[in-house]
This record gives sequence, C-alpha cells and structure tokens, in this order.
Amino acid sequence: MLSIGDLSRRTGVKVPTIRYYEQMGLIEAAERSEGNQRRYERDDLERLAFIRHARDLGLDIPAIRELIALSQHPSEPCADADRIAADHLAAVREKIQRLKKLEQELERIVSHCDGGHSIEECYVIRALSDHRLCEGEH
Amino acid sequence: MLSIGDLSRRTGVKVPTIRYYEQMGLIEAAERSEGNQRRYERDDLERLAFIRHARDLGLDIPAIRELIALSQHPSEPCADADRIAADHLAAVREKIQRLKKLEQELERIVSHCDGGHSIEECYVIRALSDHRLCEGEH
DNA sequence: GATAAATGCTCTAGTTACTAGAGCTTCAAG
DNA sequence: CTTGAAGCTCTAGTAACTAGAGCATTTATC
Repeated sequence: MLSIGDLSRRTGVKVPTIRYYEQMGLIEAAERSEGNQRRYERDDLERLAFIRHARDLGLDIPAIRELIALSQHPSEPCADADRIAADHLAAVREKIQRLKKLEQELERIVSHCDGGHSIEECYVIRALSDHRLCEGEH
Repeated sequence: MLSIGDLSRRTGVKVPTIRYYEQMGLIEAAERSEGNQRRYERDDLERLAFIRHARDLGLDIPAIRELIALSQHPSEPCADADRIAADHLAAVREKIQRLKKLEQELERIVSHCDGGHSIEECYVIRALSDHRLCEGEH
C-alpha cells in the first residue's frame, strides 16, 4: 500500500498532478485509509507510469484516455492505438517545421543587429514594424 | 478613422483580440465615437501590425510590451531589443531540439506497429507501458 | 426619416494541464 | 503523547485568447 507521496516519488508525477489525473478520470479513484487518505497498489503505479510516459511524449489527456481504454481490450486489433501515435507523430513533425521557419526568420533578424546602435536604426524593431522585410511567410 | 472591424480586416487580428490587446496595454485605449465605439487611426494600424508580426514570430506579450516601450525611445541603444530577439531565438531552438527527440522516439514506436495485430501485442501500448523500451531519455 | 442588418459594446466564463495557497486533518516517529 | 510531515478539499491563477449573452449603435436601403 502506497501513499500518494510514495506514488509520486516512484513515478516522478507530483502529488497535486496525481489528484488532477484522478479528477480527469485517467486513474481510478483510489481506495482510502480510515482517515480518508488515498492508498495505492502496484497496478496504480503502472498505470501512472504509463500516463507519465505518454505525457512526456507529448500526448494530450484525451489521447491518453483513449489509449488506456484501448489497453483494456487486449484482444481487439490495435489499429486505433497505432493511429493515435501516428497522428501525434505527424503533429510533432508539423510543429517542428513551423518552428524551423521561425528559427530562420529570427536568425535573419538577429544577425542584422549587433546591439551596438540606436533603436531608431535597429533591425529587430524595423523588421517587426515592416513585414516586407521578411523572407518567408509566417 | 477606422472602426475596430476595419482595423481587424486590415491587420488580420480578430476583433476580440484587439480589445484584449487594449486591455493588456499593448495598444492605447482608442478614442471613442459619440456612441462609445472605438475609432482608430493610421498609428494604431502600424502598432497593431507590429504586434501581430511579433506574435506570429512567437514572442509573448511581456516581450512585445518591452519592445514597444523600447521603440518609443528611438535614440537609446538597441542592445535590449537585440537581447529579446536573441533570447527568443534560443528558446525556439531549444524547443526544436526537444521536439526532434520526441519525433525520433515516436517514429521508432510507430514503426514497430503496423496496426495489424492485437492490443495485447501492440508495440505502441507496450512501449508506453515500459519506459525501458525507449532509446533516448525524454 | 424609418427600419433592419451588421457591427459594436461590456461582462462572464471556458480553453489546457497543471500549480499555488489557504485552512484544516491525519499519520508516523520519537 | 506530542510534533512535524504529509494529506485532505476547495478556490483561484497561469497564457493568450475565444465564445456567448444581452444590449446599443451605425449604416444601408427604402
């Protein structure tokens, strides 16, 4: 039997976050001690580690909820689980592409400015004021 | 004299967002018509375009506030403006690095699964359940 | 000049995934 | 048996908007 603090230490998920996940329905409401404190078992530890891992990979709560539901039907085909992961991968790739464009634009703006002159002539400010100074679209 | 809708159309910033920026102090409270509607001029158009552009580049509101304040002292040195942009560039680069790690891990997980078997054997679910199946740290 | 549609106003609340804090209770160690 | 750590619930705050209610004004048409 683990207290919420034990569970927290073992999974790296903060105590209030565990309670939040319970509220969101990602983990079942734990049994309680006589004094109304949450008590957990090995199963909960595994479930929470699963959630933690999925969150670290950037999956959002609805996606995790769905994966948990799927994992409770071991004999069903796994196409849905695969799709969730693949969709997320696509989203991550898109985000990277968008950020790379930003990186380029910022790089260009920053490289025109060495911080050694006045605001009036500052390329950073000028570039922000005038979109025409940009190369790509964003 | 432009209405808030005119301003919105010309800058691509939605009407409620313009009001929000006013509330946040990014643009000055506009003059009002007799019937209490906001009326804007060319200056406001430029200011809002500046904000829009900075937001598109991913700068947050405190940073934009600071840039606006700086831009109002044209003869000061521009080191601060340069620093804001450079810091943001660094943050963007970090985010890209983090996402690339995620991309790799997800790629690996997804590539092990073709959606054609059962949840029980599904690599997506197994990988999430067991962090030891991962290659990098995340 | 009347009327109706479009636009504008303010205010409140919702979004995501937590985090912080208040005020109180329970647990574990000595 | 005391005391300090840990736990409990509940509310509110974060970032940058977005949605909607309920009402007022403006503009175009007749």
